[in-house]
Amino acid sequence: MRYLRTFELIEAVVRAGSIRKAAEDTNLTASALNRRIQGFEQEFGWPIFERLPRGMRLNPAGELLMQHIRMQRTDLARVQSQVADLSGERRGHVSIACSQALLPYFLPQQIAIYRAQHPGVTFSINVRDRAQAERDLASYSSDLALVFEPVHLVEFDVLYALPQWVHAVYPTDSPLGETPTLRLRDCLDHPLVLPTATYGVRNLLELAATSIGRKLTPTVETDSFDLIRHYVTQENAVGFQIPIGLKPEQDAGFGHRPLADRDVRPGQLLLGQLKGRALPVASAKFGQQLVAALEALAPKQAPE
Amino acid sequence: MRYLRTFELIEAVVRAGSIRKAAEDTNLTASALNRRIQGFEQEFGWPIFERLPRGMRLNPAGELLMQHIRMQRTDLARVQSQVADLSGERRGHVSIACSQALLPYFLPQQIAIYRAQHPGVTFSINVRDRAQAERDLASYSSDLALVFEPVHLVEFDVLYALPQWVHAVYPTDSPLGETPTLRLRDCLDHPLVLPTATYGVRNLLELAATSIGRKLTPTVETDSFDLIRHYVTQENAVGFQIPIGLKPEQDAGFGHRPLADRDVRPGQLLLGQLKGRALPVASAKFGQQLVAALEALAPKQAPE
DNA sequence: CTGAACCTGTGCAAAATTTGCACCACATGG
DNA sequence: CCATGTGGTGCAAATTTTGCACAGGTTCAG
Repeated sequence: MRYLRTFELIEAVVRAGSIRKAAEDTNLTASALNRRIQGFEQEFGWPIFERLPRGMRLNPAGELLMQHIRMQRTDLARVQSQVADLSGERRGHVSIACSQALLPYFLPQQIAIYRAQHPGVTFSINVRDRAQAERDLASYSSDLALVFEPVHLVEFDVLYALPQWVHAVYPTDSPLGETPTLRLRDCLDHPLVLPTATYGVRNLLELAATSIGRKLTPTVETDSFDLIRHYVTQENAVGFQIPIGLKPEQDAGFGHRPLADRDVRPGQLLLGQLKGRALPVASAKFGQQLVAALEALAPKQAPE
Repeated sequence: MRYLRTFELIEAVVRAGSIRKAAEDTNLTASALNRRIQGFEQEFGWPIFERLPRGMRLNPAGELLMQHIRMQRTDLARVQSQVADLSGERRGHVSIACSQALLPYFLPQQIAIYRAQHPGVTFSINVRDRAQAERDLASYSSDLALVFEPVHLVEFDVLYALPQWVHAVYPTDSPLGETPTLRLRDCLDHPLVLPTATYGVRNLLELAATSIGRKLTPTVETDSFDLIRHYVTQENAVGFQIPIGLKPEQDAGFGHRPLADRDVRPGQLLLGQLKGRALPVASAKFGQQLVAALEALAPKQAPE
């Protein structure tokens, strides 16, 4: 939109850190860009940048303004989305910040289902840890967040909460697959493949371990759930993961079962959005679909 | 702000109902204005006006856009207000939609107190009935609402609720001033001076009357609380009003006392804002002051 | 210390955009 | 049927934005 040009330019300067670099990015001269910034500051009433010898940086007033700009832009997108919906055509864009566990099966399937009905809708999926997903919502860079055990929960509007019991992943020939219920202490006898500390699964496991007086000494520590799944077949190891990232049937080479409820408390997979924000039509509808899908998943995943 | 010009023009067309009239208001040529509207619609992607033989009217898409425009503008005002506050100077504007009862004593006093500390802040006070006050908030034309017994309460964020017992207003020599407690049935023997049906006081009285099997037959019906107060001294009549609009001491010529609790239930004077909206600094601070003032009023006004 | 490499900021003329004027096509109402 | 209202358009003038050249400053390496 033409009338938002000034805002685009301001954002470009913020990103680039200097007028000259921003000028290149925006196909303008530094002088022209400079004067637009100055012009805006005069209209606005206060400077929004600090002029440093090395470039420009937002001052507190600028930070406030940036928040307004981001909000304003996404709200315009919402209006356009609703107008498009008004005239019958469902198009738009849905941006999701989510945990890794949603990538292999859940989200691809849900997106495919949605796009079958509304081919005009596009998606962007960003893998974010729990804290960063919330920042994404707050800065309006994502419409929806689907994360495991988020931390802050301020400014976060929970649309649905699905309990998730931590599953152990082990090779098919492991003795772990044979006990009637799977206890944490049995797992600790094997080499451990654990996610790093930023992940909710690790957090739940640490809590559980200390409560039975043990410590977790990982053989492999990684931020890739894929690696966890595949490593256990190499060595006779145990990995941990939430079931939404695993096929219900046992995969070739490895199996998985929930840990006993009394050992590790279940965590929550939360679907949410920024509190108080009106989502674009496409995002809102997709959110509703996700709620329905998670609801359908809920009863089946109670532990044995 | 220069970059908001297009929005101003759109609003002018909405108000004027035609491009030519709007062109006069905005000191532009009809042709120039016409092309700006057309240009915007093209950028926006959809027409926002219906072209009628008699002029222009917003279509549904335009209505959605107008809401965005109003929200956007007031949010920018909020940012500017916060920036001003950042640099130490408290200025800005507070707009209040309120019931009549707040006009004689409460609001003037509160505004004077606030302005003594912050002379840079200006006020606009609009008298609105209960339903209209809420619409004012929703359309961002008022920051705060202070109303008696509002009706809908959707989209309304209650900042403070002060119970208000309906008072009867009568001439100083009336026998009503002498009974130990003031009963509704005694009042009904006198000529009644009642507010019209849009007011909360009337509503409470109607409820109370029907519950004791009586009907209210007003001698004078008015939308002016001032008239109610002054008429009772002319004829030996009874008026009704909430205490926040009355001096604690008896005025010359008339007195007032609360009606018995069991006859007329107390109503609520609600201070509120639009749900989910971040107010400009001045409005937020003044709102806090009002909450404190209402809080201080609360215990003293319990009925005898 | 010195010069190169950055940075923001400014005067001035060229380029791009917006505006005003004159007009068209059309509907309405006496 | 004409006077008056409406939105829309071609084209030239007015205004705004931009690019160029350059000033004035800091930082950093040699």
